[in-house]
Amino acid sequence: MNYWLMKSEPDAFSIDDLKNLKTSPWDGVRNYQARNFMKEMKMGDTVFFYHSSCKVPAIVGLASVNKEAYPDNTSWDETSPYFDLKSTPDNPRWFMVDIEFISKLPTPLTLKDMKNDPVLSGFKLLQKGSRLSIIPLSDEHAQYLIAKMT
DNA sequence: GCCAACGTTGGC
DNA sequence: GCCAACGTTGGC
Repeated sequence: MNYWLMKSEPDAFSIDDLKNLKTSPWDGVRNYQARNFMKEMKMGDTVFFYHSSCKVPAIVGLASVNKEAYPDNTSWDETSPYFDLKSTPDNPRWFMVDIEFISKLPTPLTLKDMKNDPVLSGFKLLQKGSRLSIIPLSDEHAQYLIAKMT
């Protein structure tokens, strides 16, 4: 079982949106590193849902992977903002997973707090200039964060 | 809104 | 295959 952090801008898709939908495809990833991480995801992996580009960047909830990587059909939809000419149903370039809502944190774990926590040193999210939208967590970091949530 | 960091593109 | 130019991300 692996642990992942996935970033979303709350204006586009928030933890409340996921809560309402119960489960949702994670489409629109157009970065090779992030795509490759999604291909590594397994059923039941835990996802830390992170709000980025907002007032208080923070981990705001938990989700789990409930469908493993499959082609992202928005990539060949000409009307989609995620359209990519080089991706086709026969030769898909981009993939997505489905995730399922687990919980919304009563108190988000803010980026600021995490940056000040020595236990989390080495966590890629906290490195300066880290822009990757999907980031793996070590077991140690993941379990530490989960413990902090309760 | 600024800008540093990073990824991608394309000319050579 | 190098690298400059450009676009995007995301914290501040």
